[in-house]
Amino acid sequence: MFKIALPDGSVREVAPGTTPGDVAAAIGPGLAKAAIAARVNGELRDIGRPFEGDAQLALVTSRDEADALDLARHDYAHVLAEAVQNLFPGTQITFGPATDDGFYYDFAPKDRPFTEEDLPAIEEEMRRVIAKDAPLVREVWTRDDLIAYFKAQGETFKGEWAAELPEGEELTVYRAGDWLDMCRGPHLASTGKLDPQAFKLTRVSGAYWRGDQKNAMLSRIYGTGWLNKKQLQEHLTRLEEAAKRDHRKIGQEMDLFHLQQEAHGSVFWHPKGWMIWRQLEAYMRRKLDAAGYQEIKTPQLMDARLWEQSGHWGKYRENMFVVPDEVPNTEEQGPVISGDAAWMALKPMNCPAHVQVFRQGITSYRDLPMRLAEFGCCHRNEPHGALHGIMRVRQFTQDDAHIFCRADQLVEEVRIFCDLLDGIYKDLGFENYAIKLALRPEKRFGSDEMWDWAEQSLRDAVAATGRATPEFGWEELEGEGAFYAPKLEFHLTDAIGRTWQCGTLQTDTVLPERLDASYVGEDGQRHRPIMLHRAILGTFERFIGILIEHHAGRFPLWLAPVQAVVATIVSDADGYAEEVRATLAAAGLRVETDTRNEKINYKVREHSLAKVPALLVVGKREAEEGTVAVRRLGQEGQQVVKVEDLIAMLKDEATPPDLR
RNA sequence: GCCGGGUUAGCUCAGCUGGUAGAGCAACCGCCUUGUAAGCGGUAGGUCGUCGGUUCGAGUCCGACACCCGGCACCA
Repeated sequence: MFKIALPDGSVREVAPGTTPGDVAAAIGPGLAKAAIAARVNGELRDIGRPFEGDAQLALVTSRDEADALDLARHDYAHVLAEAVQNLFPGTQITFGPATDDGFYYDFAPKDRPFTEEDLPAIEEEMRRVIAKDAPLVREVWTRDDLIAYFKAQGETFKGEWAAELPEGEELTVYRAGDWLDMCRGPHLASTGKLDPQAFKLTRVSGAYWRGDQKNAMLSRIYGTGWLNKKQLQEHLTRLEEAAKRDHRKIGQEMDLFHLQQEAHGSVFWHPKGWMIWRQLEAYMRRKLDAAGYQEIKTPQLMDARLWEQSGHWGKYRENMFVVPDEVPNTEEQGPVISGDAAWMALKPMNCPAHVQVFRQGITSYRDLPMRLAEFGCCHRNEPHGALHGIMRVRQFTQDDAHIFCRADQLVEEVRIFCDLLDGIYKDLGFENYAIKLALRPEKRFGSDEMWDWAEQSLRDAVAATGRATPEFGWEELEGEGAFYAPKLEFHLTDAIGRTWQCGTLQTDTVLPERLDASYVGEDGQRHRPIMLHRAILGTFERFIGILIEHHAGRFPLWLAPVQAVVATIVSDADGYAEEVRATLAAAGLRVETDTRNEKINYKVREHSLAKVPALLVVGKREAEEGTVAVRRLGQEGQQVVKVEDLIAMLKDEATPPDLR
């Protein structure tokens, strides 16, 4: 007999062969019906998998939402795979996990990849599979049997995978009627436990076998899956809301910027978008000045020899724009470049240039830490498929800085940086962010000892700020560091819960060495400084994109490109509208007038859609009384106030947070 | 870069199986002088992404290329 301990503290004795489902049934019919899986000694398991000894048992019901969703999504993935093989015989199955909002399955198609047009038919077939309500039965197979089975089925991908699993490992398959897949499980008791109305196939895409570019391209089908129809619909609504925030859509609607074919991957900023940039840059400049940074500006184009020395030529050249350092002959067919041309490159990073500034003259230990900042414009030749609106571009401007310091100053510099970043994120409306440590990548410079030291120093420095905690999402990411240094990553959370990596801080001893940066120490000897690469926004392009999506275009007043529009009701008020505009402009507000021959309804609608924070309506009455009728974006009513009171009302909000 | 889908007026989109383009909004002109989310009428606007091919004839079919979108890989 096994002793099964329940969460209420009671213990039941059961015979070998008993399952969690049997225990649920013994407790009561209600629980038996509700239980969909079990946690046995903490491990999520099938409801029908017999106990193997004494155990702690907690039955899982749909009220345990995280577990229930995970199980359902994993089941949907299996149902998807079965449906696809029913409809498209010869399609090979590979791998299909649950995701944050659903599931996907990667297939090796027989003759053509799937397209979105295939999805409705596959959804229908999935509903048929669910309706069959086949029990999902767990079976333990030997590795050799599995390999033989997949070989017989023509499933070469699954076969390859099984063959690579350690010999002797206990492998499980899940069988649903005639169909089976190698899978760790666990699963729901049968396909019929899924709600046929709670999933939707959303898109198709390519995906490399095992995530490696060198491998075959598989055809992936994505779906979203939930416990019931209501949840599905809520999710679809959330997706629609997120789509409305898309910075590309809002950027066009608000006339902030555009992109075009002839400069793909580079942004054309319009007056309104550039105003946001200017406000953000001015704010950052004040923060950096106050934090002891010195701003510099360094060249865009530098000789290849410098990039060779820095190591970028070797490790980063595929991402660099390279130009010949000569005036090419221009023939009809185009420029001709001589064979022995020297090469220059547009900078993909600012660090080598900053080292050049550091190297000028002799630097004393008394000058450290030296914090050199630049709103540095960089170019990177990104893979074309990676470009995305203004979030991922080929020309961008970083809020970059390099701190040259001694090893004993490192912890303090990290602390100062974390505090600076913390304040800036909060000023910009981001209350929550996570910190991660990206560890050494395979492609790197420097000795293992150097990496050991650099990684540990960042670990210790963050711990010293008290932020290496679960509240800050602290974790270490293997292999994700830069080629010259490990990096701290700061991921902020936006208004709809998405996270974005923006800030970074890297501890680098490689570049000072390669570019021969040194300072004179107290001992009169030359020493290598440590170089901290750091950014807070990351890039202006991407950060403004994030701001647009975070605020859904409704910028806080201090960032809004147009802070108020004075809209007239009758043309008799045109002169007064201009007076109001001039008064507000003199008070430092960004205001436009709208004296077009249109009804006030029309103007209200148009400026509301344009997300103007304050609409100031003036008619005959206001002109006579020296007032405006203020309508704030997102609010229904309006408030009639004197112009000077309006200035007082808006002044604080219109002031950047660091100047309030 | 890879897989799939796109590219038609300033914007959003229609155009079936080939017979040389259409709507709404915006723009412009006029009427209306207007009170808080679209007042009414009229006018103009496109070598249908680029190049090539098939055809008597291509927005429509085929090919190449460019860019965009969704993913993959890469990444700030």
